[in-house]
Amino acid sequence: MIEQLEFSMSEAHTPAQTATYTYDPKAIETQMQQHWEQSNAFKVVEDPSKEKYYCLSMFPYPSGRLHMGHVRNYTIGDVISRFQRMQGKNVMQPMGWDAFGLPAENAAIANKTAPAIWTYANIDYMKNQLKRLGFGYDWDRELATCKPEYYKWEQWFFTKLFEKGLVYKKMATVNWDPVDQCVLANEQVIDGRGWRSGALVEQRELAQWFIKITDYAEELLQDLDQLDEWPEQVKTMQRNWIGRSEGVEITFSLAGSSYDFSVYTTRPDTLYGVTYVAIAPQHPLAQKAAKLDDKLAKFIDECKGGKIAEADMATMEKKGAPTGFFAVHPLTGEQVPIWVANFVLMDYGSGAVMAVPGHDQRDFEFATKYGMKIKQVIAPAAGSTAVCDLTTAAFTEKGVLVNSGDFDGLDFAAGFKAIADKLAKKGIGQVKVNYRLRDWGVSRQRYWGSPIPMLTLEDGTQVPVPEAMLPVRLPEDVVMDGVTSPIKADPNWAKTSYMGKTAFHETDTFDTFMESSWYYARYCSPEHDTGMLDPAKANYWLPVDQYVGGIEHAILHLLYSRFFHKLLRDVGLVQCDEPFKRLLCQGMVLAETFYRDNEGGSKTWYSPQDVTVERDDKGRITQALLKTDGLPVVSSGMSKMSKSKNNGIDPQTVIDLYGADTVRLFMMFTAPPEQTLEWQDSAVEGANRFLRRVWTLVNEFKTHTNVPALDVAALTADQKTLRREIHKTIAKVTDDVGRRYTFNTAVAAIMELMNKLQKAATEPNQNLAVLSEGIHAVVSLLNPITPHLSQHLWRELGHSSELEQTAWPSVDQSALVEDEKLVVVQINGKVRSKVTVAIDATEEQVMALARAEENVQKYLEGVELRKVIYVPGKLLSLVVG
RNA sequence: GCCUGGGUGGCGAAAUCGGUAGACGCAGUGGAUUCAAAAUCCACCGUUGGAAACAACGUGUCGGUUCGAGUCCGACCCCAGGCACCA
Repeated sequence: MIEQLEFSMSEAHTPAQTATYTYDPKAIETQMQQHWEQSNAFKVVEDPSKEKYYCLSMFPYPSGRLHMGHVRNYTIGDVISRFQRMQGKNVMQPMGWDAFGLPAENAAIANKTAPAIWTYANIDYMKNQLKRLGFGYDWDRELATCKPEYYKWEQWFFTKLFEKGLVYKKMATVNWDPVDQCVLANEQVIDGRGWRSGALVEQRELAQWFIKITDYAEELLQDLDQLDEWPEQVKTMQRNWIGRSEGVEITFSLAGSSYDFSVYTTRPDTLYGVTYVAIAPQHPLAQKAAKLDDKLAKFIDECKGGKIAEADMATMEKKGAPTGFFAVHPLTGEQVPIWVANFVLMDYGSGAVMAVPGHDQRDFEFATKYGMKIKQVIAPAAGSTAVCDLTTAAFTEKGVLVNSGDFDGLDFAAGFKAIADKLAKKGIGQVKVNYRLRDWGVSRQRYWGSPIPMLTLEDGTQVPVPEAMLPVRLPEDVVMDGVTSPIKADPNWAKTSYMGKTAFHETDTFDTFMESSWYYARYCSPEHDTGMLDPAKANYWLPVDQYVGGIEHAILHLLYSRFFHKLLRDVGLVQCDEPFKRLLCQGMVLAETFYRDNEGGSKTWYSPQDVTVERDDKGRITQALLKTDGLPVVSSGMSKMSKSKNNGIDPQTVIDLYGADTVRLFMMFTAPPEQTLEWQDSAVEGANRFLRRVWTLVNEFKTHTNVPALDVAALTADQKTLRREIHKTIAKVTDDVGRRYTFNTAVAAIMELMNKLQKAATEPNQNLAVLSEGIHAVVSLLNPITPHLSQHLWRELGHSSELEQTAWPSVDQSALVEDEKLVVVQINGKVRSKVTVAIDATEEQVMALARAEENVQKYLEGVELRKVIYVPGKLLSLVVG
C-alpha cells in the first residue's frame, strides 16, 4: 500500500531530455488537480485498520471571494493533512460553509436580492477558488449551515436542551435603533449611532432565549488542563473569560423596610470599609427610587444611551446619582447611602455592589468624585514595603484588618473566613463560587439564521416544536427591502397549530455561533438523515486531531464549541470530553497602505498594487508614486487587509500570475503560522524563483542516464558531507512540519539543501547517487507545501506511484555521524576564538587547543584564570580577572 | 478600561532547554554572461573604527539575576487580537 522510498534509484529513468522548456505552473497544476479529482484522491471512509487523522480548518463565511487570510489558513491545514497522509494515516480533511450571518442581509438589501441567492452564488465561486489552490478536501462531506438538512438537527438539539432544563428565557439588553426600529449588532453602532440611520442608539430590554453555559463553567475550566496541545495563550484567555472567583454573597437590607437585596464580593475582609452601595440603573430598587425623584429618573434615562459592549462600558465616564435610600450595614448596623451607577451591570451577578473606596480603585475614584466617605480597614502586612495613603489612591493589596471590630489583626484568609462565618451564622451571607462567564444568549432578531424552534401558545405558554414538525424552515425566496426580517414582516409565517390549537413560531433566529459550534462533528456523517450524528462514525473520527483557525476565535467560538461538545456527550452522541485535541491559531495577513488626503479631512486609500515604491541605496522607501498619474502618495505602514483601507490583495490575481504552489510556498515561508504575515510582491517572486530552481535542478539531473546505486561504503569525504546535509535536512523538516509547525524554518532548511545540491559535483558514479538521494528528498519534503510541482517532478524522476501515498523520507542515522565539532571559546562572556575538536575530545584537550589560539593567549596573559565552564562539544567559557 | 500576545539589520525573519545574534529569503551594491535586456550565475551586505587582523557597540526603553540574557525577573513605552449581537 505504502511505497517505500528507494533512494538507490534502481528504477529506470525516462529517456534523457534537454531542459529547453520552462516551469509552467498553470499546466502542471491544472493537470494535477484534474488527476486528483478523477481519482477521488482525498475521499476517505472509516478504516479501523489505519490510524485516523482528522485535520480541520475553520470553515469560511461565504463573503464572495477568498481573501488572503483564508488562503493562509487553508494552506496550513492542507500542509498538515498531506504530511500526515505521507505518514500513512487515514486523513480526513473536510470543508464547508458558515453560511448564515449578517453580511448576507446587507448584501441582499444593497443588491435587491435574497440572502440565499447571494450566499449560494458565493459558495460556488469560492469552492472553485479552493480547488484552484489544490487543497485536498473530501468534497463529499461538504455542508452549508443554511441548509435545512443541517439546521434541522441544531433545532432538534435545542429542544433536547430545553427538555433537560438547560434553556430559559429572560430579559436582556440590546442596541436599539429608534429610527430604523431594529436591533443593531455592536459593530453596527458607530460612535453611539446606528450605521444606516445615524440615530442615537438606545438600550432596550427584550425577552430572549439563553442556554445555561454557566452550568458547565467548572468543567469548561477544569478540562482546559487536558488540552496540553493547545497554545497556553488561548487557555489563559479562556480561564480569565470564565473568571472563577470565590467570595461571599451578602444580604443588605433597605433601611426602614423589610426589603433586602444581595451583593457579591471577593473581599469580605473589607466589609467594615463599606461606605456606600452602588446599583445598576435597571435594578428594581433604582426603578422604585426613580418614581419618587425626577432627577434620578432623568439620570437613569441617560444611562440608556450608548452601546452595550463591555469595552464601551469600561471606558465611559463613571457617573452616579443618589437614590435617597439607605442600606443597613449587615454587621455594624450603620446606614450607608445607595447610589445608582452607570458602570454597574444588571446582567452581572445581582446588579448591586458594595463599595469599599479605601481598598478598591474604582470605588475610590467614584467616592472622591461624589464626596463620599473613605475608610481604611486594611493595613499593610508586617514586613510589607507597601504604603497605604488613602488621600491619593485606594490600597488594594491584601493585608491585615483594622477598624473592623472583633476582626482586627486577622490577615486576608482568616478575615475572609471569620466574616463569612459570622454572616452565615446570622443567615445573611454565604460563601459562593462565582463565574464571570454569563449564560449564552442565542436569540437574534434577524432573518438570515436558523429559526428558533419554540412555539408560543395562545395562553402564553412556550413549548418546543415537536420533532415531527422539524425543521422549522426559513423561507429562502424573500425580498429584503429594509431592516425588518421577512419572517417578522409576514404575519402568516409564524402561525401554526400545536395539538390542535393555534400556536405561533418564534420569529427570532439563532446566533450563528450555534451552527459553528458543532459543524466539526457533522462532517463525520454529513448525509446522516435519521439523527444529528452517526455515533459510530463520530466516535471513529473525533476528536479533531488538528484544528486550524484565526486567533480572533480564541474565546467565543472555541468556548461555545467546547460547551456544545460536552452537551453532545451528555445526550450520548459522542464519547470524548473535548472536541479539538490540538489547536493552531494563525495570525492575520497584512499589506502596505497608501493614501492621499482629500479636502475636508477624509482620505482616499490606494491599492498597493497600483503604487510604485522608490528606494534609496540601502533599500529604504524614499517615495511612493501612484502608477496612474506618477504623483506621490503617503505610505502609512502595514495594516490588516481590509476593504476600508483598500489594501486587500486578491489571491486570484497572484495565482493566475505565479500559480498555486508559489502562493502556498510564500504563505508558509514568510512567517511562522501564529505570527502576522506581511504581504510583499517581491517575496512572492522569490518563492517562485525558488520553485524554478527546483524545477531546473531536476530537469538537469534527468540528463544523466548513468546514475548508479548508492554505495555508502564507497563515499568520499565530500560525498559523506553532502549526504549528512541531506539527512540533517530530512530530520529537521520532519520535526518542523510534524511537531513544531514552524513551516518557515522547514522551507529555509530545504532552500539551504538546494543551494548545496546545486553546487554538488556531477561527475559520474557516487556523486550522482548522492545527488539523486538529495533531489528525491527535496521533492518529497516539498510535497505538502507544493504538491503540484512535487508530484509532477516525481513523475519526471521516473516514478509511476502517487507521491501523496509514498512514505515520507526517513533519516539514515548513520549518515548523521560527525567526527568533528566546532567549540566556541569565550573569555569573560565574549567570543574570542573558535576551535575545531574531535567529537570525543576531553575538556583538557579542548582547553589545550584553546590555549594554542593567539587571540586566547592575548586575553589570558597576566591575569588569573578563575573559572572554566565547559559545555561538551559546544562552548568553553573562561573567567579571568 | 480589562484580558492575551508581540517588538531582533533597509524589509520578512532565524536562534527549539540560558551558550557563536542575524540562518534562509527579499531589497540593495559590485561583477560575469548578453549586441542589448530579461532570466541566470558569482561576490559583498547590522552600526562605528580599521588596509586587514581585530575591537567597540547592537535584539522597544530603564534596571536586575548570571561566567554568559533576544531568551529569566521587575518597571515602563508602543503595536496587535478579544471584550459576549462581525465572523
